[in-house]
Amino acid sequence: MTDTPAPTSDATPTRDYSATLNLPATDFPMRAGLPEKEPKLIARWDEMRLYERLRDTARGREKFVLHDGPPYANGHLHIGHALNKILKDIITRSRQMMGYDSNYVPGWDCHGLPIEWKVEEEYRAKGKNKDEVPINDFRAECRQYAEGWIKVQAEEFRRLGVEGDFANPYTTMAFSSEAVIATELLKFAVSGQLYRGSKPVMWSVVERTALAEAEVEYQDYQSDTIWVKFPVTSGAPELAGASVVIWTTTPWTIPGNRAVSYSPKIAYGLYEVTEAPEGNWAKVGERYVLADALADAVFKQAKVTGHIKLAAVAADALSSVTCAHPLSGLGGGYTFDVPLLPGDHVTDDAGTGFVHTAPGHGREDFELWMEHGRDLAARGIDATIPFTVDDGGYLTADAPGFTGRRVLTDKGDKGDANQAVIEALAAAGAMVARGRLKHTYPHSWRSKKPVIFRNTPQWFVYMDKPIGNGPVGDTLRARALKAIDDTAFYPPAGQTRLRSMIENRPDWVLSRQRAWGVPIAVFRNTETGQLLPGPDFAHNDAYAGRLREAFLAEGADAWFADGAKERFLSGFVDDLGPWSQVRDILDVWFDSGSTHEFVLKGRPDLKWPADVYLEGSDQHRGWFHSSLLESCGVNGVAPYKAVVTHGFTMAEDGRKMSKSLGNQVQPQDVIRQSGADILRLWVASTDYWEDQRIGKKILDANSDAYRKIRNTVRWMLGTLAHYDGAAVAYADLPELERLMLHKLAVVGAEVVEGYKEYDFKAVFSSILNFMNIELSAFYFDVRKDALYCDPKSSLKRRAALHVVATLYDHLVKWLAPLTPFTAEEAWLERHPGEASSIHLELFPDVPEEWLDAALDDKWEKVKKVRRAVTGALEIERREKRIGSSLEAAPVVHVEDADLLAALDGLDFAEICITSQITVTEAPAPEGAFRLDDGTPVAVEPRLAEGRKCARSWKILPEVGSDPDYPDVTLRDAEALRELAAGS
RNA sequence: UGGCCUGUAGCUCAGGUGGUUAGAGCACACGCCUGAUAAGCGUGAGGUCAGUGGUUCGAGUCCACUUAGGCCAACCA
Repeated sequence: MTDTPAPTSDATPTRDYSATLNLPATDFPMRAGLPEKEPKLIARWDEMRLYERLRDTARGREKFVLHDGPPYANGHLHIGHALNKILKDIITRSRQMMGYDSNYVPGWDCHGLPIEWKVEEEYRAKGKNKDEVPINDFRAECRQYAEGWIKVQAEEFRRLGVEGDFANPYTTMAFSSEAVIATELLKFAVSGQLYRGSKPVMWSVVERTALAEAEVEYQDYQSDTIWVKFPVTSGAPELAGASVVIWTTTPWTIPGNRAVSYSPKIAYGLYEVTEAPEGNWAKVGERYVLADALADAVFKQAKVTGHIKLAAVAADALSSVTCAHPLSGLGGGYTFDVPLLPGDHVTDDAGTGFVHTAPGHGREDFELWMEHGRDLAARGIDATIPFTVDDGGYLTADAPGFTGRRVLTDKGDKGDANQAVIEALAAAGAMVARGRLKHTYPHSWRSKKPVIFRNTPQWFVYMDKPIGNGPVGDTLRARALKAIDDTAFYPPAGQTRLRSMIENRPDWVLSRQRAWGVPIAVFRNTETGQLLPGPDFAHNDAYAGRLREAFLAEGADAWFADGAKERFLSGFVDDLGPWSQVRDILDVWFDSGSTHEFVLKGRPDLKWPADVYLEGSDQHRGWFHSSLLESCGVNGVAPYKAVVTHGFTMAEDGRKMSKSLGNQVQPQDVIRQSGADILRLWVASTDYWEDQRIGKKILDANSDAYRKIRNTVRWMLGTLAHYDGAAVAYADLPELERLMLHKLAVVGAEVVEGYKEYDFKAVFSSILNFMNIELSAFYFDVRKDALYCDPKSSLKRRAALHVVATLYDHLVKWLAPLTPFTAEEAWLERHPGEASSIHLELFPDVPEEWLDAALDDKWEKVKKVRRAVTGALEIERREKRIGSSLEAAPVVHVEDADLLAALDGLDFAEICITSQITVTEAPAPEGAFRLDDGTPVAVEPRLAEGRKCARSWKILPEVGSDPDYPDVTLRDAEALRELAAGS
């Protein structure tokens, strides 16, 4: 170590040689200004008809089809849409660049309730009533509404950089789509998979319409409550003569009672009334089965003054019990057996511990009843659910003894049904007690009047009925499960999730009592129940053809136009009289579940099945599910080969975004402030298979990453301003250049693998790390000297330029699917031209010869020694002995033969960016710098000797020895000579 | 309440079949450079791998439970 002052201190005044250097020069700005630049690039792509060019370029290539799951045409994009569409765009762009013809056709889901609501809302604002508007006028307004939002959303998707056939998207409401959807449904009818069943739905008597859960609001309401005896008729002998007691707030549902539910988790007891007032409903000597926790309350309500518990009743004993209906004495209408069924929904918080179960009047009741369908059949019990209440809230003939009584009036007030039922129960001696209860009860959003649960006819598809004449066990469920096994899932858990849903799901309910949708275009014979079309109908094809023609010309409105019955049925049946036209529409899930038919099969530029579907994980229940069932029902297999799912986007703290918390991130805001490429980088950086987070901090971090990428690209562009495009043969490249090509090849493999496996964060981190660690912090830093200062003729310089051009070309192409705007901007810097676009390029080949693991190993050793040198220089810097590393000329004692060999033949000073360096195997002096990780290298941090070169800033003894250029190194003098000769 | 999933440094992510002091990039702190300059380079400090209990010679990695969170279970898409 020397203490002599730095020899630069007395150097001659430095001449400014910067004009003689090959410094980076580019118009590619450091600051992107993406919010302004991106729309211009979109306009450019429009102008050059990039989409058409992409298709032309790829014509004849193998197709790779990502089928777009249609968003609902309602409202502006939110962050979830942005994530979804950007992921899809990354996939189609990367596949296109891998050499496929990867066409993307965006689509929209148009039918359904939310749009009906909006249109209805507009009606209400104008004081119009939906029911007074002709249905096809109403449908036309819904169509118009959807069209408006499709335009808005298409622009918003394009602003994200999404490339696709936005001029010809698909919609579920296109006439051609409606024709396919309707005829697809007919296929289910023809193969016998469609049947008419029933299900309870929320029903508003006032509006005479079914309501969705979201159309219902809960308000306080005073209900009549009753406690009713169900006499035990068989089962546990110890309960002979006793009654099971139920409690209900809807006495009018008693005629619909078919079972009593109990819970195996509740303690029950057998009780006897020992003391009661004269004329009381509950009489001395009567025995009741009740939940222990509720017995006292029940007896109190029943005005019983004395009771005893005779025995505990085990839940096991209840399972085989059958009761009589409390009205079994009434005109013979209720003589069926009422079974006890175990139900998890039963609690002992309120009531009696037994729940009156009317499968036509409650969701849980219905589900419990359907669940036990087979057991009931085995017990000889008819599982048919009665239609006890009609549209107007009147009890029907299915409620013998009460026909014509009314649950609710047209104004939503209580009718006479409850009173009639209570009187009948009292007359039958079945009442234990009655009361009133104020509780929350569902009301219609529109009329603010109470609603009821009412059994209604619905259309179902069998999950477990053998299909057609196929093999035994060929059911929709079996087909779907097989199809799931044959599908690849990213992430794999999606397979489990979808499988368990298909395994457990009930029959598919297709019908909705709504206006805006595709009809279930079938007829039903009201006398025989026969369906048309159907397995036994001779004119299935002709009927489907007639329907298709009509829908293609007029859309599904044709079904709702006057005279539809004659139009579609005449000539196919002898007597039109008994045939009733089904007016229900299809669940919109059937619409979107059919997109593969009218998009993938319907367009020659696509193919069926799709290579991949990509949606949020909620679509296991939605689009993945309905598409699978629809296709399995019709085609027998899934419409997709692979399913990719993404999680949901959370706020920065990992919790759900919500308006009230004010933690929402809107894609429009991100685009306005930072640009779509920043949002896209966020998508690329995240583990989207799981839920992701987004927020200011995270977006800032992505902006930083973007800047790093941009600056690295910018430096390459600036450097390449001095490149004449001449290639240097691989064999002539210096080791450092070959090392970079090796590293690039490794990154390339990771990038392509990442794109193939839909693992974009791997692509992102691979590129970013390479740029940071290998390029910016190492290769570029080392090579600046040669690139800036070497003579034009220098092989090292020419080789470096060639390799920088190669790095640039590969990296920018690999980035193109992630950041299409910036990649295009960078591309055009070097490849200008009206027809030029990076998106028309393919991912570049990576020559086999670039891979050189031995070289990589060797340079790992070089870098190890380099770390020791930079470590030593850091100490010098701290001690203020040097500033720039060029002020140093360390002596490096390498105490390991392998490490020493690795340095052989290399200009190690250049690699360490020092002016001079001495590598020696001589023993190191005491106090030499060592890394504390045990690297067998010691460094003496000496100062460089000589004068500072005014051009390259290196400090070398040779400076001053050239007579023409006395203030520079010999290398720089040579460069200046060449320059002078050239100019 | 049930089905599926997740919790590794401030942030985003790596951590095949369990095996040395748990890694990277960014951010942060400090320093250098001033010919990538609203840039570039270096060094450093950050983690009881959500918690508890088990299996094991040994667990971030396997099991159970707990806890926090997400999706689904709607005539919602």
